[in-house]
Amino acid sequence: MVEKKGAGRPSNRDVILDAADQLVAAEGAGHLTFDALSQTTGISKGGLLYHFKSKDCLLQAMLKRRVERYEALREQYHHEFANDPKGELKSILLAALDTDAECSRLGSGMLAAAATNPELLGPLKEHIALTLQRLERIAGSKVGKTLFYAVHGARLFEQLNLCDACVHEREDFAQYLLKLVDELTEIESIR
Amino acid sequence: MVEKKGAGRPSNRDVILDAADQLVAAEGAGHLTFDALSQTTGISKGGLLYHFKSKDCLLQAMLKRRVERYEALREQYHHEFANDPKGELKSILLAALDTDAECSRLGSGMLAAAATNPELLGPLKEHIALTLQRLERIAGSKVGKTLFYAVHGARLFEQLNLCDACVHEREDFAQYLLKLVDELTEIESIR
DNA sequence: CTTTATCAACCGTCTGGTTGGTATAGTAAT
DNA sequence: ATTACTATACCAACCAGACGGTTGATAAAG
Repeated sequence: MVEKKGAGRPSNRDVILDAADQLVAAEGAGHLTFDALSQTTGISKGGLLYHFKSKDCLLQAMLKRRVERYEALREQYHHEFANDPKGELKSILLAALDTDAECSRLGSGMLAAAATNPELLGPLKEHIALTLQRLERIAGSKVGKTLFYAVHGARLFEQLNLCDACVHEREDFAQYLLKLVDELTEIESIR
Repeated sequence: MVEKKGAGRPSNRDVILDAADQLVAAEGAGHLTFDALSQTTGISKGGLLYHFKSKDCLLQAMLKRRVERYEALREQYHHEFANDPKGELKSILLAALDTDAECSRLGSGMLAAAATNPELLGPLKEHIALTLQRLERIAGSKVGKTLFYAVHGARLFEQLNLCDACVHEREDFAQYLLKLVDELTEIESIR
């Protein structure tokens, strides 16, 4: 009864989730199995199932962790852009574009869930719906959405390994997006 | 030795491919199996394996068909925009955005391949690399890419069922993109 | 009598999940 | 301090079903 939900020590739980993300990124969502996970982590299948009592639970945990990390990043950026009138939009875009040390494994859970049990994407879908609503409020109805999709399109292409070289262009892309935000919202407000 | 590669009659091959696309869209890439396909098509597993001698072959065929359809659409749009200086860019975007009667199942093969054998994405990756090169040539280096990613981001989100309501907004989105193309390339050329 | 298209039956492997057990560490009463 | 109990964190062995793929047969068409 020590931990209930709070961020505990570097438990094996996180080790497993990391390995799961890596596995999906390296071999595709279809190869995320307890057996494979057992091999790469060194933890037996029984051990894995102690932490996540079913595969759905594992996928949910992957998904949840990513959304939480995204939200943390977004808020961080939001503070950095505190005095920018378009700061909210910018923080949404940059957080989505951002990576966590490695290059863009932000969607492993998403792809794995989509492959094995699309219903698990429900919460993520809600989160996205809220983001889209927010985008409509804070930017021209189309500008925000379009840039949002652009960022996620780039991220997904990179994760699916459909393009390379995105990595070192990432910073450039981010700068370009920030410029675009200013220019486009300007145009839209004139009309 | 009748057919080698040409488009034959409405063979069961296409029926199977349609069913495969549908299955992935409905249940996720992980549920694309010969057994499931056998049930939905009414063709026995042996029958399926006659047309596609392995699962990799099936995935390759799905992928290939989609790329071909995309290319056909793109060329069609290209003719429509013959007198538009930005016609090439516009045709690339609209073709990617377009649907084939149903709503955006353009990426079933892609997702299924990514899930089960990412190496199969090689040809698609090349195709995308070429498109990105072309985009750099015909538009401002960043404008084209950004809008390309935006279109594919929207498409993928819709396919993964991460947003709805995209469908009836599709035409709006297309119109907006065309406007954006003109505006953005204008801005970029001024600078 | 060969080619095309199809099927039912089968096989070995993989997969998610269950079961029953072990080792460790903390708690608390004796 | 010893004993007894409990919770955590694992593991090996097993299971039933699903999976990709093989085989041998069949039936129609040219």
